[in-house]
Amino acid sequence: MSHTVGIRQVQKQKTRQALLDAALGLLEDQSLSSLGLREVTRAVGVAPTAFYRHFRSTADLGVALVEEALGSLHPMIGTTVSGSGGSEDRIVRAVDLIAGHVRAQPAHVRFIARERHGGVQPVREAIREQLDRFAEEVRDALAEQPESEGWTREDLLMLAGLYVDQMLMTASQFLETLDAPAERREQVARLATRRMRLIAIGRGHWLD
Amino acid sequence: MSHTVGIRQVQKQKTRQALLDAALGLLEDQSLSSLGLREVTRAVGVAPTAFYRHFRSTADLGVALVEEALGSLHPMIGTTVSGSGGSEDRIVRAVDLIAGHVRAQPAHVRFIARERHGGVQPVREAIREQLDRFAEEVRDALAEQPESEGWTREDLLMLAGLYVDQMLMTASQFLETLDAPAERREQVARLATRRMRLIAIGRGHWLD
DNA sequence: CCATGCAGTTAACAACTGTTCTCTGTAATT
DNA sequence: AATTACAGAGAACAGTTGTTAACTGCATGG
Repeated sequence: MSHTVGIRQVQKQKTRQALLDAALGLLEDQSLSSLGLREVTRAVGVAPTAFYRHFRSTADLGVALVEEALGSLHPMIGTTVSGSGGSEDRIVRAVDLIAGHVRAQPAHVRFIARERHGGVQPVREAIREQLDRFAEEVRDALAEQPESEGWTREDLLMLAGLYVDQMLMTASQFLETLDAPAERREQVARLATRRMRLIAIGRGHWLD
Repeated sequence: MSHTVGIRQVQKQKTRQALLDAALGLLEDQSLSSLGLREVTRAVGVAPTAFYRHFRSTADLGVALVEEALGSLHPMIGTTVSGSGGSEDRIVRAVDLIAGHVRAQPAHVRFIARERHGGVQPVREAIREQLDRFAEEVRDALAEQPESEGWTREDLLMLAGLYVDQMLMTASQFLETLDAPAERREQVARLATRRMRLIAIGRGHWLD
């Protein structure tokens, strides 16, 4: 059934990935709307016209980057929210997870934070779609917790959205501490933890 | 003491403001890092070189835009947070205030949301400075409320930061409903109100 | 009233952009 | 073995960019 992955297709995917990687690198100190396709091909060492074999435009490439940055993150959501331990444990674990991901994929995180409200509409929409999916997944995970008894589905989605936004905020703050002393990073972690804790407390008394 | 505002200086300020206005308009569907100075001068109807009489670069213009967009907003902070009425009243009033401001100054709001994590470092820093000032002002206003008794100054700043981020989120969401049916806008308002309410509840039980 | 300062203009520069068309080599198909 | 498909190269295009220099006209201060 599966197509034989010929040498040809492999090489094409390799070039495509090189374009994505180069673009991600160039986007560390500029926005997508100022990224030129020649700039990208030059960084890869390939003719400008080769770009068109893979993407219609840089906006198109941006949408592909959204998929790469967020697509593989969905499995982590459920396991984090539904993890064992009390509320406090889960919060600490979530913050650690975010810190780890920012360390592992800083360019991805920067790209998402930057382009979420950026100047390229299709990319903004792709990000919004993914984040909406995240929120729904968080809601479903929350719904299975005993603390969610009596909650409406709508209120749970509200809470989930709050968590998702909070996670992105935290990730963005970690990003700014990447080449700062470790104590600064610890400070961000503590602050994020307390924010999450306050939200969790609000959740606990929502139905009062 | 005050310098006589000669015809000359008035005209200069007028051109400068025209450049700022034109840039703000152009930034509705692109990011600052892709804004060209010729683009701006063309929109104003002035020679490209005239730009240099007012700004060193488009990044410099961006910093000026931050001042214009956020500088005049500080007085509103205190009066909103310290306003009369109960917690619920203040929340509704805050959301209404945000909705009104987004309607009145959509381009300013879009610019701030976009460039907060944008590709131009000096502009990011200018926005962070202003938002940090906002957070401090909110903290000071919160500190004078009876609900804040027993809170550490640090925790109050944490809460203030949460509120500020929440306001920006809300503003950005209102922005997306600008040319949508009124019911969509009402929905965003309700959602934002409930988010704020949950945070307020968390605040109320923080010291438990 | 005259000399200076300076906002804005004009012209030119090298460098860059996205896009088109034509071509080449080679993997894949028949 | 012959043919086709197609990733990438090369060259050329009209148009754009930021920046420099020398200029012009006029409000300003002496």
